[in-house]
Amino acid sequence: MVHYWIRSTLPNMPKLVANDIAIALKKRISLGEWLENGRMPPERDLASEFGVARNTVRRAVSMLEDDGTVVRHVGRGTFLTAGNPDSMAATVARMEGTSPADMMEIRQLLEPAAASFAATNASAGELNAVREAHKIACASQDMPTFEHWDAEFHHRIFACSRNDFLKEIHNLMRILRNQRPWFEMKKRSFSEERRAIYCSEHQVVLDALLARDSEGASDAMLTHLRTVERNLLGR
Amino acid sequence: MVHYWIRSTLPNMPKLVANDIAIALKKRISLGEWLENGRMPPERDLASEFGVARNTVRRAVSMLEDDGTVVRHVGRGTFLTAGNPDSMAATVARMEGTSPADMMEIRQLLEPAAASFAATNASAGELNAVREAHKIACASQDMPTFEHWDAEFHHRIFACSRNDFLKEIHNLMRILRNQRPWFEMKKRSFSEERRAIYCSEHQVVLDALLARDSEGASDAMLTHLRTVERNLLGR
DNA sequence: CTCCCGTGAACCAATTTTGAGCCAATTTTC
DNA sequence: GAAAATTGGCTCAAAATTGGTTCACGGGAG
Repeated sequence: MVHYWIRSTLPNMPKLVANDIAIALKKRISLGEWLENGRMPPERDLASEFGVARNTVRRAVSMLEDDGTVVRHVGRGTFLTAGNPDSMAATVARMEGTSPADMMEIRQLLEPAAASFAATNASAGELNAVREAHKIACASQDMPTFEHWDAEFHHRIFACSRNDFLKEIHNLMRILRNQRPWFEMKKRSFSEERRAIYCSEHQVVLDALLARDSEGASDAMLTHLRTVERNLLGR
Repeated sequence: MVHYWIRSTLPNMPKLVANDIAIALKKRISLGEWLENGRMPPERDLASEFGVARNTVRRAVSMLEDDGTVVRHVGRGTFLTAGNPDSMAATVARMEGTSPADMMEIRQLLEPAAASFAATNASAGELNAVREAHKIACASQDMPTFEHWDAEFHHRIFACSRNDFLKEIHNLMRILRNQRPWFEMKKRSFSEERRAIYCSEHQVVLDALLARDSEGASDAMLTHLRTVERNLLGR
């Protein structure tokens, strides 16, 4: 009890759980710490530095190991894999720094194509799911709910594309867009008026999909994304 | 409803009830609070922060749970559903199962665009690097060396595109293509004759880049990728 | 009066954290 | 080369954290 009270009132020494430590470590790695020899401090040192038990640090480091950020050797230590720029982990880490402008460019490349695929490949049930997401997004009142169903609308179109890789790329983009800087940006650019515009543009996309008009779907999606880009980047 | 309105506007009684707390929490979530690790404070903390009983907070959080804003785990805590911090790794893991057909489809979407960007954006030095890779690939005798410089040729074109995200997506594709099943497939489809064809097709792409002909570069790249697809998938 | 809601408290169950100890692989020291 | 120190791998029980549940009480609304 007392312990807990201290925790929540002393901002300097917030107790970190394994997950938080993993995040902190990732951050420090991406900031270039321990890059000179690629070796992290021993677990026992990290434990005392973070003020937690070694077991807790072990769990945190295990998370880094799981996503390939790090490899461990008994008796030698824990080493960054990020030194190898071709590694999956390093690639993903670099992706987290994607600028909104770059991403919007790629979205304008991929999403019209996805919509086009969807128009020809989607099953009736899949299209229904798209329509459902559209309906909820239009009906939603607060910004987080709208955001969620807006994203879902786009995602379900990708799900219709019958290309799993494309679907996963979109997943990646969605995750990136849910992170800090993007979130701020979306929040700033949101307005009731814009929500209404997005809804009507989604409607055009949906109509084209239902009409199996692949070119129309592609065009409508591109139009929509240009609107989004204008709103987001203020161009 | 009248009930709550009166209570929350009487100056002497600024107490919040469950509904109001739910709204307040939603607002704070939408403002990006707790986004870094996706975890909300314990109910006991929120209770003392809002100055209400835990039961009341529980009811408020239950409302968030009902609209899917949040999920709860005994012993772990309450988590936002919006920010999926660890699903990045899962997404990449799923990508490892990408089929050659799916990937070729996406390559035909992205690479012509990259070539087009490169034709307009590349610096002379970058184009030189592309030419260098092309030269080494053409001169190489064994299949692994050719594979490497072939991949490097494509990668350097992406590097010219001035879109870091696009570059990283290609990196991802390259890593995937270097894994087991792909390697077998490439080995099977390789032949001296095909190597020569690839070289001449690369030459056309390179010429278009050097001529700053973005449409020509895009077309040449698409032609090349169709050849690759035919060879790889036997269509 | 009855019903609903908030309060405060206690207890339960799932999970995490702790702290300690020992082992095995590797490096460092002598 | 042998001994000592370092470091990750592993186990275990106790304590702490946290959501889940119930109960008794009180006040205001219908």
